[in-house]
Amino acid sequence: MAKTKRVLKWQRDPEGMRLRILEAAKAEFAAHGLAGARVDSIAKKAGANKRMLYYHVGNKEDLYLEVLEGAYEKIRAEERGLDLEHLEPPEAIARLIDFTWNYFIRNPEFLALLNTENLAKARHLKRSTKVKSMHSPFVEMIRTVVTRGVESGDFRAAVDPVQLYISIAALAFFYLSNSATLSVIFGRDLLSKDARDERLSHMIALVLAALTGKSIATFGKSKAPKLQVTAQQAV
Amino acid sequence: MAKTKRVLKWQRDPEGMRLRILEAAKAEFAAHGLAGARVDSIAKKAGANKRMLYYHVGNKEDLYLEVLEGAYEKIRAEERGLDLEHLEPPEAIARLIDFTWNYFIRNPEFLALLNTENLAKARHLKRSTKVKSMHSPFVEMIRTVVTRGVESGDFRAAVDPVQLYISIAALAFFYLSNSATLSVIFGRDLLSKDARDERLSHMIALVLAALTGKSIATFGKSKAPKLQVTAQQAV
DNA sequence: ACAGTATTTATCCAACGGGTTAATTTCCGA
DNA sequence: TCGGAAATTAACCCGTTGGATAAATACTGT
Repeated sequence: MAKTKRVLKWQRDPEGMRLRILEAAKAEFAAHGLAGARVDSIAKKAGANKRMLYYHVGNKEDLYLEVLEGAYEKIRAEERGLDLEHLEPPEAIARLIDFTWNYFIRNPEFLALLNTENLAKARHLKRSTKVKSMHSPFVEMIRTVVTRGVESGDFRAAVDPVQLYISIAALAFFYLSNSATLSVIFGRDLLSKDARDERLSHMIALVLAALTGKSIATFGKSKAPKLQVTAQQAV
Repeated sequence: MAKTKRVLKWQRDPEGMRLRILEAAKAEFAAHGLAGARVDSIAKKAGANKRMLYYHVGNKEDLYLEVLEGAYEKIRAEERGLDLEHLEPPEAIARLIDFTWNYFIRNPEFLALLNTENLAKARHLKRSTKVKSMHSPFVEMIRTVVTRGVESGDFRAAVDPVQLYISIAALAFFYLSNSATLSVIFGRDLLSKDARDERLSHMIALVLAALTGKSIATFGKSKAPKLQVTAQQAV
């Protein structure tokens, strides 16, 4: 019989299985939220049996929390890779905005997971010991950038780094997270390449104009500023 | 028998019932999302029988869509009440920010509903004929304000009103919608009165500084700007 | 009054979905 | 090589949930 009779004999792979489960769970939770996620669906996507989830991770909520923690760990890790210290303050801010924007674009599940967790009033995050200790080193990074900028005269005045951080995240997060409804309302595709470039420019222009006091027009209309942004171009 | 034996004989009240159902549904969907919402729970909250939901509105998704449409209608209605035309451009922008911020604070369910709909990739909104025709009057209002501001010299340069609108919404929306997780991360209550005042000030300062070119510090540190904000105080 | 319709209640049910139990298979060390 | 632990599968359990049916009760026009 030429029948490939299923895969005869499976192989053990606890670590791999665990990873596949978490990956599948991330996609499922991001796509459907906590309540909408289906344990069976996660199992199937992971090429596993439902029982495996419980064996390797725990129940649905444990699984969810682990996914959430992993998501935070990942962005924090990348954040640490950004060294804004040796950049001119305006450039540093532009780079921060650029990073945030592109990270959100590259990791749309992160946005969805955060929304899901906020719908749950951060109930799980509060229980998490891991995440609470991961205070973003960003706040301090930003504080020093702002301080340097004020001292060098690049920035007009000091801003609360937490407010600034939240504002930068907000400008990117809201646009991307709500792009579906906004696209319907405005009747245009906000995720097209052009629209995304325009948005990035706008965000950088807005923040830098506010900080430096230079005209919002100063930060031109150049497309895709990427990493080389200086205070003179951008938005 | 002194026993108040239930309300003997019920009264009909179709409109009232319908409203109570929609109100209860709004709360339920906002609190638990589409998948997490429970039809029975909505019925109980509305002081109704589950059958009534199907009788008066339709199935769960119909109910959800109606709630969503109602939410949009409500904010659009209030938006129309704001007349920015006769204000100085900087004041107009400040007022717009103030309104947006306070509307979101007064209507937290609106934020949750939008997030829920975006999780669903605006699947329902696309089907809605009502909402698609309800363009926000803000965009045109903002366009004229910006134009006036540029002409009067108050603003340094023109900005795309859609980008500006999205940015203003973003600054308020993200902060409030994600306050639960952000509060955990930063270890401080972002919804306290002081924190809220500070945030409003920061938002107005950020946007006006960018538009006017005046220092972000110009827009002081005054608390609770409320409606009287001028370009000289605020944040 | 009273017939017919609109509104509301009281049950029911089939599918779903999270979680569990128990059996089966692979692997590893003695 | 073989016994037991680790990993995986298959099957089942059972409360929940969206939705449906049918009967009861209030209201309306005539």
